[in-house]
Amino acid sequence: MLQYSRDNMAELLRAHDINPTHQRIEIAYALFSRQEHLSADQVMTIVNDRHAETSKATVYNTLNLFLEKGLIREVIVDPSKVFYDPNTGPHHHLYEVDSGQLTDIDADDVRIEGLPALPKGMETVGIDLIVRVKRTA
Amino acid sequence: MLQYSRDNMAELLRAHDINPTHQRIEIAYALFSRQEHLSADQVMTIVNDRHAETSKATVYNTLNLFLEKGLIREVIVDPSKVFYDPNTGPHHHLYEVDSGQLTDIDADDVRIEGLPALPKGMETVGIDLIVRVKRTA
DNA sequence: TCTAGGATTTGGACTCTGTCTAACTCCCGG
DNA sequence: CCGGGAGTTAGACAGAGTCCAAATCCTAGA
Ligand SMILES: [Mn+2]
Ligand SMILES: [Mn+2]
Ligand SMILES: [Zn+2]
Ligand SMILES: [Zn+2]
Repeated sequence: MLQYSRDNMAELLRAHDINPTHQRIEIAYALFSRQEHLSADQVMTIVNDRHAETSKATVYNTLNLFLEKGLIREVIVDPSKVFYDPNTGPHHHLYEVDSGQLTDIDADDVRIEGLPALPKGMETVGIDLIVRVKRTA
Repeated sequence: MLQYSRDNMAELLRAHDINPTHQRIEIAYALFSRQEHLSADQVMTIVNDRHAETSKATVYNTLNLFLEKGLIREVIVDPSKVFYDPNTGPHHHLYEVDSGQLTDIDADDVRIEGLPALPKGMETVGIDLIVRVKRTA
């Protein structure tokens, strides 16, 4: 997908079994066209920037729907809010604690070894690696 | 430290430049005697179990003070609440997403390789590795 | 022992993220 | 041109965490 348009957002949604509505397309477009990690609040602001038309409830409903359907991923690094990530491929995160800036780290280059065997009857849902950094004093 | 008592909590606090008050000792004792990952709310419940004497404000003040002074660590795995960890040594976490159960993974056995160089002027604050698991379907 | 003053604690108001609900709107198939 | 299910909405609500000004505690002098 070379460029993100509202039209291919609709296709993307259908491909994930999501009925593409106006609001859902706008929210998907906000995330995918920027390829950034956004909080619900930021999504809300972006989507309602020109003309308010999407409610808080719909933003949350939609983000949770996207999560369920595997269209996006959530990143939990900040105790005060969740970030939503349009990149669902395996990757890790660099978190700048002061600014809140969140950057992807490609998983191809990173090797994690020596993890203990999982407890019986458990399966891995995901492995999150977060490198927390700050500006040097 | 073979066994945790309120007395050696006072020493521990002093060693971290924290004036040991009754409330601070109780809160430290809750965390260190159990060696568990506790939420602020759980700390509050434990500390006030027999006889209510510590306010919510003090629980949060104290946990944040302990964090600042490096006595404890926070673990961010659940979007709805922070866990406080008396183990400040390098280690990772196994998180059981359904129950909320949080377990330590010794860092000695785990190798993380191939992380990219940090951006200029940045230094690492910490590396968090979280293995999210769930009960097999 | 008494006391002033800084440190600590406190209740409760407040903020913020996120959820819930019941009513409303939209849209499509017949 | 309906009827009805899917989607959206405003606003109430819940829970974690912060803030504040007042009350309390504790200790270093006198
Ligand atoms: Mn629009
Ligand atoms: Mn007590
Ligand atoms: Zn990412
Ligand atoms: Zn731990």
